Amino acid sequence: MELVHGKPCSSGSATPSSDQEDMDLRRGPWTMEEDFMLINYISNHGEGRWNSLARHAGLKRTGKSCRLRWLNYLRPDVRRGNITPEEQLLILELHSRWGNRWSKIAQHLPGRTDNEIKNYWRTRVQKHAKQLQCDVNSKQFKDVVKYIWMPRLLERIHAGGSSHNNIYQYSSINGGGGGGGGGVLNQGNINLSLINGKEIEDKGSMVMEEEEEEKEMVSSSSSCLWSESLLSPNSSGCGNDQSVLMDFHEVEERWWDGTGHMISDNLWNVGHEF
DNA sequence: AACTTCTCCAACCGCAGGGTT
DNA sequence: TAACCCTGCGGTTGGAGAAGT
Repeated sequence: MELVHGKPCSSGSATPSSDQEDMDLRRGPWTMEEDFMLINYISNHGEGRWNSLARHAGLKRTGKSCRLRWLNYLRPDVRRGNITPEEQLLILELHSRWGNRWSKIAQHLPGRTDNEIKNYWRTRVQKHAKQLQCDVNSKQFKDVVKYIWMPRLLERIHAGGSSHNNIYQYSSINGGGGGGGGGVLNQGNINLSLINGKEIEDKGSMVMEEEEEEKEMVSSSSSCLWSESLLSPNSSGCGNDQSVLMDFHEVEERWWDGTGHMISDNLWNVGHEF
């Protein structure tokens, strides 16, 4: 594969020598040697100004490229593997608050990069929207996310779907139910908080669960889709920026019971603080 | 087996904003 | 204070592998 390119357009480029440097810059996939050089340099000197870092490390890459490679791939704390239900829930929730603020969302998912979250959104979430034949930014789709997808994720988490890893802890913050230790979703307001990052194992079963969930979501959402009576006119759900409480109580009463799709006996009020 | 289509994700691009000279 | 440089962000692209025909 040809990796060395000239810059396609170097508007207002300066000297012939810098043009020559531009011509020598590598683009495209990183090689193991380049990765090693970058890791080695950063482990010895730390991160710094990326352009000079790229030069001093002997990499024929832009500082931008080095930064991206380090942050998205080489950093030791980068988590790889499938997005867990907990992480999906957080992404959906945070996206409903902040929109495409990927880096801001990523700050709340330790080890996950903005790029990864952005890719997740584009591949998974937009796929759902496509299957439902609606725009990902439409109110209809947002309602499906809020009233179907997120409760389903909570249900899965509640059912023990998070046993693949222990990155989240659940605890009552409103005196409801308690349950003592972590890992229990119960009645009342539930605090969903990150406690650490841990490598994901058992990828196979996660994929199967995700596929099942996707099928389930699409079928259930299309079977009871767009019924205005199910959606509260003031169901904005998401509150202020400090603390978001999604009240699924009303939804459960008016939707799940009313359509024979009851998913739980619990009244789920879910919030998380950061 | 060969070809096409789809999906995923790493990497690129342009732009905005902040810092430095 | 204008010009330049660097960083970070969000949008987009293109290649590799998987899935379908």
